[in-house]
Amino acid sequence: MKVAKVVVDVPAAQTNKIYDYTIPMHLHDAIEIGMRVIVPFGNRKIMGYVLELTDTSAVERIKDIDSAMDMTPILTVELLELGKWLAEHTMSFYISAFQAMLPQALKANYVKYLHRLSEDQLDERLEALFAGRDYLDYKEAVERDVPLHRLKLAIQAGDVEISYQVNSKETIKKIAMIKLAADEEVIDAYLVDLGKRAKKKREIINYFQANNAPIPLKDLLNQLHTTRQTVKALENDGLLVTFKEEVYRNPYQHRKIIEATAPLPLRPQQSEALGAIVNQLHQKQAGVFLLHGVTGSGKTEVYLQAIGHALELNKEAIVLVPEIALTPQMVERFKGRFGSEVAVLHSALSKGERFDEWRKIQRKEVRVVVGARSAIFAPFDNIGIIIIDEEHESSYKQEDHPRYHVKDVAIKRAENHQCPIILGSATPTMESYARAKKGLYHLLEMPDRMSKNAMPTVHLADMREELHAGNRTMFSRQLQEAISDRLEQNQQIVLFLNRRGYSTFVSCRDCGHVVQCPNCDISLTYHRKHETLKCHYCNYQERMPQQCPKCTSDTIRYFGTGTQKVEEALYQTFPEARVIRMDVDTTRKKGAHERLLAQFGNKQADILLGTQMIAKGLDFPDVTLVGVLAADSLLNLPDFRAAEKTFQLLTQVSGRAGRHLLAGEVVVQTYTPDHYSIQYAAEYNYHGFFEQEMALRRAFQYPPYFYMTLITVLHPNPLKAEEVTRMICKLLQKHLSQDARILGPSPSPIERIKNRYRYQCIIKYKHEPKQHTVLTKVLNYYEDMMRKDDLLIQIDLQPYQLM
DNA sequence: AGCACGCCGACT
DNA sequence: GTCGGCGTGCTC
Repeated sequence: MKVAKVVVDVPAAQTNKIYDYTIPMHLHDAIEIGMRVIVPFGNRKIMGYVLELTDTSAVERIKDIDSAMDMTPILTVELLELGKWLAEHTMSFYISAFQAMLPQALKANYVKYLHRLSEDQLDERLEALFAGRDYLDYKEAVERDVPLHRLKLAIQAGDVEISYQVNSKETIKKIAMIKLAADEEVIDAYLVDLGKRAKKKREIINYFQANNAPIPLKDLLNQLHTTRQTVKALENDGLLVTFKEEVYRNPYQHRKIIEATAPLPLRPQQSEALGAIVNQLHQKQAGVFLLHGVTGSGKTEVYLQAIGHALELNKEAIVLVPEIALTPQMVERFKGRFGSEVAVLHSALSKGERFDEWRKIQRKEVRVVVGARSAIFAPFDNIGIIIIDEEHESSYKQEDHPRYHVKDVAIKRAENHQCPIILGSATPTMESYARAKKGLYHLLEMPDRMSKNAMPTVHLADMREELHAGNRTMFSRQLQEAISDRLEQNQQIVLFLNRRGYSTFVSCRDCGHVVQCPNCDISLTYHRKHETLKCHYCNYQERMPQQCPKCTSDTIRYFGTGTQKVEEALYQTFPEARVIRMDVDTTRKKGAHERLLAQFGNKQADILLGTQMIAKGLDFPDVTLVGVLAADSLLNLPDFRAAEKTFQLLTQVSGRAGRHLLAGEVVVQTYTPDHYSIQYAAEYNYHGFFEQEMALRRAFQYPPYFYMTLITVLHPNPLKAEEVTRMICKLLQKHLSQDARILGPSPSPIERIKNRYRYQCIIKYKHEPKQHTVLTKVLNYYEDMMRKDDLLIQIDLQPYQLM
């Protein structure tokens, strides 16, 4: 007996286990570990992953596997183990972990059909439904409100059957190719017989005589300015034959050819860093390097050369880049160095493109992958190096199931492959730098910029003073002067506005009423395009009111705002300036991001105004002024990392100015110029900031001195949510050690989302080996209530945001 | 998650 | 009787 151990595609606590299925004879050779299979489950059919093959099972009423969905395994043994570890580590379901490791295109798609089995007269409603067809989509029956009991009777009578179909969403793109189908003699004979007027046919044959190789049909038609008809005629005469060929979708095909680059000469601090990494690489040992290099110190070149060494050893490399920094500029650097050895995985690709890039990795056609978070799961089997660029970025933490931090996964994979990891940043997290100082990570420092220019001077503009001086605009006098100056000199400017805490809410100027979402405790944001108000959390929307819903005053306006309003203000103050705005609205369309940056690069604009997305990796030689419009917008968030995030952002943004020949200047507008994060950022003093922030973290018992766990309890009834949270706190108090600090129950920063009230409990601890077991028990205890009573308990081990 | 099964109240 | 709504338990 051949048995497969299968994890089924049902993300629920009750089904989060391994199921046994027998493998029928005809599938013995077809099914391997790591493949997707279709299995019967209850009375339906679903997808599952094969984890193991054995020859015995303790299960009595075991069923047969229905079929295989793959020809070759899509998960390696290492990745299967990693998935199990990930699920256990993050307290998620196995299936969620495996799904997170694969491209969307490989997810199963379920269709339910009604199949008519007999010609006997059915119930009239059913007869009307089938309308002469044998098969139809079950959805249609539901939509047409066919009485379900009648359907049931028909099924019991054997007249109708419900059938289930499992499809994979992946599609392999194929194009039509054409090639010669006859030999020389036949062709010559054909040409002799060909009429004088058949000019095009002759041309086509001549083409193939000159290049006897298959060519995409489309290209042939373009090149010879002919039509499908002519080709078809030759095909009918047996001269040519068309066939389908598999191709990769190429998201970069319309772009200029990327120039190949050779390794650049390194400066001493770069060689030293590289030397340490390469040494480790040769020793074939796992180990974490923290590469602390100021912006413009040449970290990327170190990455590139380290990868070069890994490839020489015949190994593979994974490079992780925050989604937002995965710009064409960045991708180009890797493609320039490693050419067709590179696959790129990021969310701007379509599902099909992502799948194709993934397939290149799976088929061993590339050895380098550059991508966002999920690229850590690249199906390589001989990894030589893993690089995490901008390691402090919060996008490396996945905020829904499985809630993992990519660093933890990277460290696990590095152990599996015995290879080094490089964490690179100008502003490492407190956690990483503290570990490096303790000697747990190898610390590599690159304190100098490559260009001769010093870091740009930072001026702090105190917005309180501006207000006192009667300046009520968004631009301080200092910034206004600087902008005018650059416009005159024909140099470029980057203006940065942090969107968070600065959104476009609508309020009444008379009574101050702010329009809120009816389902969530959050203000609605204004969308000019459709004149609507929208909720970011639950997608609720309503029309922009003409009058205040509270006091009926008609002075209701959208307020604050992000980039749109700044753009208007810019045009008022500097009518001659050409502005490019980059935010979610202007970059929604595919390729828009790239196009806008190219325009700015070609000096088609003077000012680039944008949100987070322009803070990273931009490198334009003529940018000599960077303005930060609201430096403290992050500081006021309820988050113990607020100071750290502010420091990181300011440092990052400042790094965009004066990168080449021209010197740069930064103007930071703030209401709290004395705050240490802003002060240290203005001085580029990472170490000073680190010391002060660490002292605070220690005093308030935050990471890295303490670990944290965030438990969020959601329920439609606020009393119930609070009660359950209180109970959980009590349980934790009882079962964890004396040293664990348990905070709560307290309402979450956003108290209600999608009509569910949210309460939280935070555990701060140094060492709690029992925590995992206790939390599992808590989840088990509430399992019933979660199923039956709309209760939700979310557990985030080491949360990045306390929301 | 779906799906069946069973109990219950409402309706023609 | 007949129909549909919900609570409950199960899926190799």
